[in-house]
Amino acid sequence: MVKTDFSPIADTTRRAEIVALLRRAILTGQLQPGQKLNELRISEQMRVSRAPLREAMRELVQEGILTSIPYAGTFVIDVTAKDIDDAYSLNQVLDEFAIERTWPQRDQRFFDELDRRHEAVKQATRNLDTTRQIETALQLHGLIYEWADNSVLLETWQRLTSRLQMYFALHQHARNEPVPAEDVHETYVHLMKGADMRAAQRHAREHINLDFEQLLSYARSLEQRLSKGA
Amino acid sequence: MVKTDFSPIADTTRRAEIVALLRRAILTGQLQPGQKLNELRISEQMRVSRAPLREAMRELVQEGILTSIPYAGTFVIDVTAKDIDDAYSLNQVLDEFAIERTWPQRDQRFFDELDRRHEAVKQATRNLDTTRQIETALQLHGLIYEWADNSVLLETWQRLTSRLQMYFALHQHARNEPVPAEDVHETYVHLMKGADMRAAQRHAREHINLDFEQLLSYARSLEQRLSKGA
DNA sequence: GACAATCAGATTGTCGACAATCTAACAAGA
DNA sequence: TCTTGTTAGATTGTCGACAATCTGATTGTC
Repeated sequence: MVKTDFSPIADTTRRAEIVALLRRAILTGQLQPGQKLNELRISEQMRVSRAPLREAMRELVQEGILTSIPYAGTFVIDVTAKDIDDAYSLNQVLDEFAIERTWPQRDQRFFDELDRRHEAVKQATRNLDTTRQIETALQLHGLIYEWADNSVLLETWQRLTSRLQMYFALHQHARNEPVPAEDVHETYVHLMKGADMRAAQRHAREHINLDFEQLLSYARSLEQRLSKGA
Repeated sequence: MVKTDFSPIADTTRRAEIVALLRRAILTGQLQPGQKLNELRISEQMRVSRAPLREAMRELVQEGILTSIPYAGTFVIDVTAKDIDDAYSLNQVLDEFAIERTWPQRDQRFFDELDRRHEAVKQATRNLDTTRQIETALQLHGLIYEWADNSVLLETWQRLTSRLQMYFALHQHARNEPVPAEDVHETYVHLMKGADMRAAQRHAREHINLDFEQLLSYARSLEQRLSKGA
């Protein structure tokens, strides 16, 4: 009996491609929070009819990065400081859980993949490609979720990730400067290879903490400016 | 200045109604796991064109209770024992977190709502309406998520709930008999009103445990039977 | 009989056009 | 001036028809 592992073939529907395009545009900040998506304009730009575009948008609405108001339009979600705080605190809990589940399953393949993703982050950092840096950092972090062998947890994390990526992109765009060149993930990778699970959990919590604190203060300052303007 | 709180008006699109209809059909077990949804047939039954139906289905795919294979069809998700186990373990973690967040926010309104929902469960139980009993039990349980004041957490819970409801419905249908008349939620409500948070967390974990264990064993027996038949 | 090629039917994916609804500008009246 | 009614334009929601794809039965060949 032949026993090969084939991955599912690529989705060949326009809808799937549109979803990917739109998601990327949103997560990289090309489409800004609050912005309205004009169906006719976008469908013409993509050379696609509105049907698959609309279906794609429904998916992204459920994915939580778009929001739709009947007969008014579909918009990129707004990012409030509270949203960030909510996502952050939930992320802490999920991280702890993911590490706990992943811990006994770690093997050589896990360590290799950990290194591979870590390398990707370092490369993006060297290239000063902030968008890619965010992407790779989240992928590195996501490894524990893929390894935890819990589909519902993974799904939940991926939903969270979408938003996190959006938040971080927003932040980077605003700062408009390369991110810390020093590698903050070194310790994390080291700990994930080690023997002390509690230490890894603690570090994950504190390490992420830093990033979030920056985000939060930025979001708060944005909101203050907005409320003054209104 | 007049200061009244109006809730958002109801969605008036066919799409939204279709989503509600389909979701209900799936969660109550009218549409069984694995079953294919024929677009033409359903659209004719609902007297609706395929466009809004398809959009509705895309939403439910993202909601996690449908799954779509391009050019093949859209199906109600299959329920495996592993899925149940995954959902269960994640639910434990989320419960603990939700109780922790809700705890300091409890007030009279919270207690009243707790009683109200508890009463709804008891009534459904008296009426031997198993479908409604599942619904109300989940609503009672969901109160801590609504009060935790964390939109991302609430959203996550609601996604989980959909599946849980599906699983429970499946179970009930199979047993085809009224559920335990004795009220298992009495202790839970009592603890949530009390002063010992840890005790409440512990109970939530153990209480849910029971329900899930039943579900799990049922799902496992189902799968065994299936694998024998195949 | 086993196997591959072909074809018809059914189903999903996509399109272009029309209907329903909203928004904003303007006009009319108090 | 402020409010209310009207209307035109733009945008979203829905429809029916066509194109692309899959499935399973049929045929033909070895």
